[in-house]
Amino acid sequence: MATIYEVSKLAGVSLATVSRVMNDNARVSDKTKQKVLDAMSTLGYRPNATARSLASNRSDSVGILVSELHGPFFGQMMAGIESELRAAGKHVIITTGHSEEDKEKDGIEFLIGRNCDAIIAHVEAVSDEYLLELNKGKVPVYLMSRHVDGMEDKCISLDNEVGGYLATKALIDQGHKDIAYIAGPQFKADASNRLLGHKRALVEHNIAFNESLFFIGDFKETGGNDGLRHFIKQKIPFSAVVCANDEMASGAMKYAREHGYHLPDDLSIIGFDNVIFTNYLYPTLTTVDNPVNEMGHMAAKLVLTDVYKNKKLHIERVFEPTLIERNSIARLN
Amino acid sequence: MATIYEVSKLAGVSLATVSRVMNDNARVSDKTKQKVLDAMSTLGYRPNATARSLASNRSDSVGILVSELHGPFFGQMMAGIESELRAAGKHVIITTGHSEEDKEKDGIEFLIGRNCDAIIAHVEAVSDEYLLELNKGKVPVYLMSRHVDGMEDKCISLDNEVGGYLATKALIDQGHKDIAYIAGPQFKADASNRLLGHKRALVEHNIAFNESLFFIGDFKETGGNDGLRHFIKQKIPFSAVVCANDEMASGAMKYAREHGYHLPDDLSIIGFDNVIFTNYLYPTLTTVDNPVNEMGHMAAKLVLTDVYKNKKLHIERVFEPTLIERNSIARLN
DNA sequence: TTGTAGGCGTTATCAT
DNA sequence: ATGATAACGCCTACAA
Repeated sequence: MATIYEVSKLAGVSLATVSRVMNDNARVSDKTKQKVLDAMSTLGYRPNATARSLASNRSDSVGILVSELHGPFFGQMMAGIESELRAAGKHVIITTGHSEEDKEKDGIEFLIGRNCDAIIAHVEAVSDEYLLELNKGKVPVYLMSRHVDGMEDKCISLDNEVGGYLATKALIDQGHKDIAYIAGPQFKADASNRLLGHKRALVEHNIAFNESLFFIGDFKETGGNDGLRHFIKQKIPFSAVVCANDEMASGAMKYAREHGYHLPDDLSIIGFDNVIFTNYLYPTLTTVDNPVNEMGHMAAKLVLTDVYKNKKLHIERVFEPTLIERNSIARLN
Repeated sequence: MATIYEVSKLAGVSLATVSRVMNDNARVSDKTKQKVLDAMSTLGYRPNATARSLASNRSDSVGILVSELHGPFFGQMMAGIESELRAAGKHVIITTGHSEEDKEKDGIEFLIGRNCDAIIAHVEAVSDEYLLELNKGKVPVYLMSRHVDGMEDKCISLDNEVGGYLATKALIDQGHKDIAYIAGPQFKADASNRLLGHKRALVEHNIAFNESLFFIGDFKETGGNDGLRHFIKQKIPFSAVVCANDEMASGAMKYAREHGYHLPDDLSIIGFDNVIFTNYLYPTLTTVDNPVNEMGHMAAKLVLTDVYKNKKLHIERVFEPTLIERNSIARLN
């Protein structure tokens, strides 16, 4: 690997001059500039990002921390962030937290150690205090899908409460009253806020919350299975179930069909997130849109303006979920 | 951020000694070691990965290049690689190539510049020659889902030809003879090999390949739509269609159902990849398993033994696809 | 076992 | 406009 030193020798200039042309931040005469560029290309010179980063304390790359690398949710999120950043010439370094406190911290420290100019994190296990402390450090940390008081200017979030409300309301509007609810892990703010919205919709329509028709799942397909099995065992009638995310909804649909339910006539189901496969399900799943991809773009725009001082882009920090009506809800009369 | 220098001062030892305890590669007396560790923790010292990497020319992290960050295929692949590597204390730096030659090269150079100890790449647009040239460089490059002559020891691949054969054979075994085929972009080796397998199955069973029942799609849902629309327009009877991947299969299923076909009775469909959502489809999709997750694990094991000299792990370089029978194929008689 | 000192490839501050 | 020359934070012979 050719170094800046060899380039300077070949071009007959100093190290400093070579550095100047690669960064074109200082005036260099066209003639010497050309000499340097020529030398670079004949040597096939590639700047060493590590050395650069060490010397300049920048890296032109932002760290991303997600819970998992697979799954439609994080896929869309990462893709949104990456495409926005890449268009601006920045790179992305991705790592995972697996929703475990230790691993999330480890991941963040890895990214800091990697000299990222900023970090965009989707963390679920770590405490608000930790994040506030982190926020005092020198590398700015932005939060996806999470709102933390005291760093609201660094949070991009979805109004999950409204989302939960919309989901349940969609069912109520179709005449449903006996509504089961499969929640997500309650330590996750997303999950607990969605539940809050659900309860508000119930209250507003004078429907009592029934503990027997409440189940906490794991945000995965199995959670939907387990939840529905549980409800059926209760032998209490219910005509609809809202699932706190689409994975669980699909699990519930599958379980229902395997147990003789005709969908949506025998059972209405609504999901949350509007993940890609909701379109593939049969019947197609009515759900609440969670614009993760857009939110990813927005997070990227935020670091672009805050950290990289790009000319002001339009920033929007909290997103409103919307109802996506498809075919998994039946009208009750 | 505390540096190694401050730690050495506080502990009353030299820089070298501090370095030794962090790497524990040289003998240090227990007493001084403890002093250093204490100093580290009271200072909250975190080694600077960039400086480390520059000095040692290692980084304890491997670069991953995938075409896209979203989508079940790459999600599984990244997850497989990451979990295996992480268990071994290595980190992962992910970037994308978007199936475009320039971006793939850019991504690889980024990873090299980042001083990755190795690179695991899923590249589609770049030429074999480029890869062979790259392979002479100092950072080892491993290829996912691609076989390149001359660097077979660095390739983890699936026998796509066999997979294509299995898919078509599954249909033939159920009595189908008029079989349409929706292929993937033929510049992708995966796609062209699957087609080869399809043709072999046809030949073996004395079925002529019919150009009118052949369509090249984009490996996305739209490809399935477009393909099926095309076939129907031909007004040639066909009882089954094999799709070169699951996304296209789902598109085809959807289009078929929207146009009055009852699945699988009116039309049998088989996919490829056994991506997660095939389970969610209705009817559930019969497909060919592409063990990307396992292959990711294997690629990671490969770099673990080759690059990090872990004790020999069992390595398997080419994977055999298997048929996953579900409910999207009807028996014809 | 421990310390000294040069080096990794760039950037950036002074001079000139 | 260009050139010396310290940093940047750590590793690693080589010495002691």
